[in-house]
Amino acid sequence: MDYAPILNNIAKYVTLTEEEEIYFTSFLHYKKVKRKQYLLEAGDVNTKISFVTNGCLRSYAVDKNGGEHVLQFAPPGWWIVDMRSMLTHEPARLNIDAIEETELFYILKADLDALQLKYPKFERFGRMLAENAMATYQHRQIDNMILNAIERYSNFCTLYPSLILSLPQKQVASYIGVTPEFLSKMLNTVVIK
Amino acid sequence: MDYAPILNNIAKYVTLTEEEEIYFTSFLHYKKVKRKQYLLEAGDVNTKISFVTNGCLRSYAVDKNGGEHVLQFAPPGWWIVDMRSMLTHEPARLNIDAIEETELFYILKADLDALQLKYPKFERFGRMLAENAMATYQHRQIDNMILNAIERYSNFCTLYPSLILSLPQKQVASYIGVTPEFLSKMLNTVVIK
DNA sequence: ACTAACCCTTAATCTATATTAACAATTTCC
DNA sequence: GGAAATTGTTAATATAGATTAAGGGTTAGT
Repeated sequence: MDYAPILNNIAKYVTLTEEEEIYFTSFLHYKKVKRKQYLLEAGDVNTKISFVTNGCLRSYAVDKNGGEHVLQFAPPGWWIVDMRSMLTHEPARLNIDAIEETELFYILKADLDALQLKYPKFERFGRMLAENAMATYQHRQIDNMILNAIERYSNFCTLYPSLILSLPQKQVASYIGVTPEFLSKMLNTVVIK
Repeated sequence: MDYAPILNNIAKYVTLTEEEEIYFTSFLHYKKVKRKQYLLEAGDVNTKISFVTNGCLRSYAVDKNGGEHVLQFAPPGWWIVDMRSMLTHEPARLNIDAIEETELFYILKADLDALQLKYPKFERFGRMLAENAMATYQHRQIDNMILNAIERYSNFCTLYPSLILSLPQKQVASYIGVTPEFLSKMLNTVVIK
């Protein structure tokens, strides 16, 4: 099994000893999910955190009319989780599924807890990962408060340059918070044809 | 100086030894800010994280027309920071000011770094604090994606029960993302008069 | 290679919320 | 205690983006 992608991700934050690497990888589960297959369904408890090595996942919530609203895409190198559900064991509000065939590693919350108690370096890693995620969500919220749809689209292109080409436009629309019809209109009006 | 409020907050997550408590409190700075006085101005680098013991702070961003949009209120027991600015030393996008006369403790990021290297228990505390904040922002984002203005107002009342009474309505409107005029209309239409 | 499912576009109509303006009520602070 | 600033209300008008509907194009799985 090739653990390099996930170990490289961790190496951005902390430097593991060989012992720590071995212990950590012993907790990793490898999984392959097919297009449209669920990794988490709203209502279930989120018991693991996943790291994508290939393909792409998405997390989304469903409104009372059944409309899907994408919270996050996870292309290779991204982590994905319903954090509140994992922390409190409440039912998840998020669904996580695969946009295309996807490979990932996951680690169970219970194993992660053990890992962090044994090696404080994983507390440090977890702190940094959560701090970065918090900073990202803070600024996403600011963007949503002060930017219009065109500006949010432009932000999206900067954040996920690889996805803009491969993703159906309706998924992008869902992420930036407009209907597919409105995004289509925007893209065919703003640019000089 | 009465450190009880901030020590009680930390005790929710980790149990400090007397040595750790003394070391930690030696890094704390006490500050009193008057109504409308800034703790952080957008454009400056956020170098500290603050914990409110009395009064109330708010963080907000300003749009291109000069409109203010509240990201967070911090009544007693809450932490407040522009996390990205603190992590990367980029200029802050958030302003933080006092809604009323407010007392707080702050700790400099540089001191916090030293503290966490010396005592892993503060890594653990920092991880849990950041994970909770991330969970909160994830669910705030979900709320904003799937709820309408009335439902967001109702959420606000649950989240900040003490503030609904003391805060000017226009601040509430700014937090939930509507104009003061619209909130006024909502409140005088929805309820049977 | 075929078929069903999915995706994109256009256009007409609709709606939640914004904007502007004017005035009354309340709060702050000198 | 009173002037100045801030806050809340109402109503008319405006707008960003939603909804609905329909046709044509593209993709995926058999």
